[in-house]
This record gives sequence, C-alpha cells and structure tokens, in this order.
Amino acid sequence: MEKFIDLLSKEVADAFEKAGYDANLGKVNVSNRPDLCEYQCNGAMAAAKVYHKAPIMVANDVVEVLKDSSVFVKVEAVNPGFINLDVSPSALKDYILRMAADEKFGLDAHDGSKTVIIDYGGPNVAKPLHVGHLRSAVIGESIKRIYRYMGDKVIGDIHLGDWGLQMGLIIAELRERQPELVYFDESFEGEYPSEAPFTISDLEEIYPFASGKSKEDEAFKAKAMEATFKLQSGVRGYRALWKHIINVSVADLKRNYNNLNVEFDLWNGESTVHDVIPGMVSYLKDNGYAHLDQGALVVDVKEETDTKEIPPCMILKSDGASLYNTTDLATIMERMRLYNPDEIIYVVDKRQDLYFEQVFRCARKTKLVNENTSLKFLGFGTVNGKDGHAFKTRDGGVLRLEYLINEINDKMLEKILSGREMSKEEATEISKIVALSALKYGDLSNQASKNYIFDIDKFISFEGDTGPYLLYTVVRIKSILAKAKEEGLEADTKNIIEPTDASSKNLLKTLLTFNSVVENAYDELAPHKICAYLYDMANAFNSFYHENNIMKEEDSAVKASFLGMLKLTLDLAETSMDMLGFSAPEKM
RNA sequence: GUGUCCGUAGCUCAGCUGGAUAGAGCAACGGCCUUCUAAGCCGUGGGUCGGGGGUUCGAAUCCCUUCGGGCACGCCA
Repeated sequence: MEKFIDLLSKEVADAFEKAGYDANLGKVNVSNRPDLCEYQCNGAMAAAKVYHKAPIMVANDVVEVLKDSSVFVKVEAVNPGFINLDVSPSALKDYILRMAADEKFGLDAHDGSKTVIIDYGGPNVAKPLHVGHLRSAVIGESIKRIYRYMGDKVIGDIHLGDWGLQMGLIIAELRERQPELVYFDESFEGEYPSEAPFTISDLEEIYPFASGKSKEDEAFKAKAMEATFKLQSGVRGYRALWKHIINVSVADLKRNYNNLNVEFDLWNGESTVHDVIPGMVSYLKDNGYAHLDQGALVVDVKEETDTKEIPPCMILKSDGASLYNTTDLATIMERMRLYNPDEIIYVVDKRQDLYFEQVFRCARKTKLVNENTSLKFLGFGTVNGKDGHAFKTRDGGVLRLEYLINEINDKMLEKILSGREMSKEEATEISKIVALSALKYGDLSNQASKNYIFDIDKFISFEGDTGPYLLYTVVRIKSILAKAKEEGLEADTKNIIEPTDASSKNLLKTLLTFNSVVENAYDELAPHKICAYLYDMANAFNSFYHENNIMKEEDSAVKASFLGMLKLTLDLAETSMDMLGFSAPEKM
C-alpha cells in the first residue's frame, strides 16, 4: 500500500501538472513548522528557476487547483513560495482504516523469495561474553527481526570463534593439569566419556591463565601451537576434548543469549569450514587469483578508483596456516553453496571495516559469490563509559555481560519495588522485562555506526527517551483496554472515525508513518529509526491520553473510536518493539 | 604519512538525498493528580550546528580548507 506521504505528494503533483508545471515538483514533506501547517511542499521554489516566474506565483497557481481537493482542508501559498497543507480528517481516517485492516499495517512486504544471512554475535568459545558482544547481538537481532517482518527469509548465524590458537591453549593447559586424562592417551581406542572433564567456570579460568602463560613461557606456547595443530589435523582425543569445550561453552552461551532474547538459527563457527579450506585454496590458486607474496598466499584487491592503498587479501600465512580471512572466505563459499543467499550482512565492530572491504572484494573477484549477491558490512561503534573512553570496570578490566545484566536487573527491581505495591516474585519477573527494554533501547536508539556512552542510570530511567518509558506507555494502554473489556467493550480498529481534536489527529498522523519508517529502517539497516518512531508514538499517545478521558467519553461513537485508536497504537507499538527485540509486560 | 568516521544546548543524542524561527531527553525552574497507571502531561530558560571560505534565491545538511578527537592501515581476530 502506498505511503501516506506519497499519497499526498501524488495529489500535489497532479495539481502541479494541471497548473502547467512539472509533476515532479509536487513532493510533499512533513512540515518543519507545525505551528503553521502539517505538511508542506517546496516545489514552487524550485519551479521558479525553470519557469522564470516568482515562486509565489507558481505556488498560487498550484493552490488554485488544489483548493477543491478532498485530501486537504487547508491549502495556502506563503512567501517566498511555500505551499502549506493541512490534511483532511476524512482522508486521514480513510488511510488509517485501510492501514489497520492490512496485515502488515500498510507495509509492502516482500514475497519471501529473498534469502538473507546475518552474521552476528561472534563470541569466542570458552570466553565469557563481555560488553563488546552486546552491540553485535542486540543490533544483529534487531536487523534480523526487521528483515523478517519485511518478509525476507532470514538466517542468523552466530559465527563462533572456535578453532584457532585459543583452543590449543586450553587443551595444552588441560594437559599440564591433568595429563592422566584419557584424551591424551594416543593409544586409546575406546569410547571417550560423554561427560566433560571440566565446567564452564573451569574454562573461564583456564583460558586467560593459559593465554597469559603463553606470552611468558615459550615452551608452553610451542605446546599450545602443537595442540592446535593436532586438533586441526584431527587427532581423535583432541577432537573429543574440543567437542566437550564447544558443548560446555555453547550451553553457557545459549543461556546468556536467552537472557537477552537473542536467538540464532545456526551455531556455526570457524571450525565448520575447516574441511573445505584446502579445496578453496586450490581453487584460488588454480584459477590464478592467488599468488605468493613474501611467502604468504594473497589475492590482490586493489582497484583503479581507490583513493587509498588497499592491502592484498591474505589467504594463507607464510607458514601455510589459515587465518581469519581464510575462514571468512570459506564461510562465504559454504553459505553460497548451502543457502545461495541474496544478501549477507555482517554485524561487526566498525574497526573491521577495511578488513571486510578486502574480504568482500576478494570474494567478488574470485567469484566465490554471485554478482547479484550483496555483501553488507554493518559496523557498529564502541561502547564507552561515562568518561568517554572504552567501557571498563572500576579496576580496569572488561566487564562481563552477565554481571552487567544482573546489575541492571537488580537496580530495576529496586526501583519497581519502591514505586509500586507488588509481590517480590512479580516484581522480579517484571523487572527483567523492563531491564531488557532499558538495555536494548539504550543501545539501539543510537545510530549503530557511532560510538555511544553506556550510562546505566540513564537507560533504566523511566523518564524521557528510554525503554521503560515506552513500556510504561504500552502498559497504560493495556490497562485501559482491560478496563474497557470489563465493561463489555471490545476495542476494534474498524470503529475509528474522523479525529475531532488536535491530539487525536496528531496521534493518527504519527501512527500512519509505520510503513515508511520500517521500509527506511530496512533500507538503511537502522533500528534507531524504529526507536524514534516508538518514541514519537509514545509522546503522541500520552498527549492524547491527557487531552481525552477515554473511558468517560459520553459519545459512544467517539469512545469506540478512541478504543480503536488505542488498539491500533498498541498493535503498532508491540510490532515495533518486537522488531527491536523486547516486549512490554502486562503491568508495571 | 594515507584513509576513514566524528565535532549540534551544561550533559546524552536526533536532524544530514538543501527550505521558514535547528529539535528531543536529562539537568534547572514553574504549573497540573477526589478522574482510565502523575514512572505522566503542559510550560520557561538555555545554540555564532568546531572555525573559515565556496555553490545556491536559501546550507547543520553539498564542495574546499583548517583545527580538534576517535579508529584503521599483510601474516591478530
């Protein structure tokens, strides 16, 4: 269904044409002077040059035609040549009714033929999640949901870091500590135990310990590299041990991502493509794409139009080992083979911009991807503390995501208990829901590509542009609808009639931008636009709420209309919040 | 050095495919609860959009330049 602003533009464009001007000049925008008008068209100013006329004359000509339009109730030409427009309540009502009756509220969704893979999350096994992982998870999840709502087939892949030296470090350290483990007995031919010889806490202690040790102890580092090699070349015991590490770690990761309401369709990792790397490397060699440079195997990705030096994309290190590029390219190859996606989106720290530029160029040049598969890089900025520097704990370490979430939950619980009469159990449940909205909205309402300041107290505030404020508004609506139901009144959007007061009109005007907002957020990979929409909606609703006493409205048609508006607002709010990856409780 | 991103109110951020008086929130100040959740609403004050130049009838927005800051720049991921 066409967007409301396009409908208005069409009306004005027709008027331009009838008045003898180019129809393309009739583009309508939301007014930036709401005190003067609701919508405006600035085409007369641009027309002045072409037609050698004063802009106000052009505007007057157009206004003359537009006067009889049923779409506008007010049409004025204002110096120097603005055309000011107020939309008619009936046109507004008609559009809202069509929108409300539409399954996707007027959004022209895709037909499901487009397949998209989103690569986000990117945690390393055996290492706890920290704040740095928050953005990839939260933004990626939101993009995934926006794309799904748009009607694409979307596959979310976590892309685990599960294969490199880190695994060797852990295995080598385990061997130091428990050399008697059957996994290290190379003559062992039986079945390995199904139970892992360690817990997630053990792993979380072992990894940093081993990592530190390898930096000081050359002999240990050599052992770790040897363990890595043995693992990668398929030594049975090492593979079995590695499997345990993955399982223990993935179980823990799932628990953590669950708390964030983040889900992945694929739990693939670097190891997934290990076996296809040799084939890919020979393909690159045989077709003359890759050549040796300083001992390393590289593919040149420079282009004529470059304004800067783009280093070649390295496929194999000079010692023949694979690296990040290798697995990423092999992953692209496998994704093409298995899913043939139309688009792959990487939700990764923006500092990897150049790196992905190389990988994308390489994949394209070597035809690992089709020409019509688009590779997108959604780079996000750093999470900073209040001091403007990278987020750190008081003692300077990285903050575990789990601790951060616990802290937010605790603070939220305290707040809810102090503000409302509620049982501890109920408050705990609600505080988790509200805390998640605080965390996600705090992140998503910023432009993804920018760094932002992580301020817990600001995020969990119930005032202003925050997640809890949105939830509060939604809960308020639910509460009124529940009350209406008690009185036997069922809210139905079909009952919406022409708005009579300014706040109703304003609410409807805000609601109807849904299709254009979602489309825009989709095109620009911009969840923050959905956030802004929700915030505008909440403001418009709260004004409306204070202007009109819904349940006490005496005119039954108006009351039914109000309830219909509430229903529509609620549906749109919940749909939008779902695209951001959080939801509202029944009460708070 | 090269490239890239950022610089908007005291603070945190929108706006950037050019339009009228640059918007929000927080903080400050002042109003509004016997009435559907006041965790709300309404209002006041607060700005040379880092500086300079250019294009244009018109620039926070486009171009150039300059200052300040972040980040990246072949064997890490």
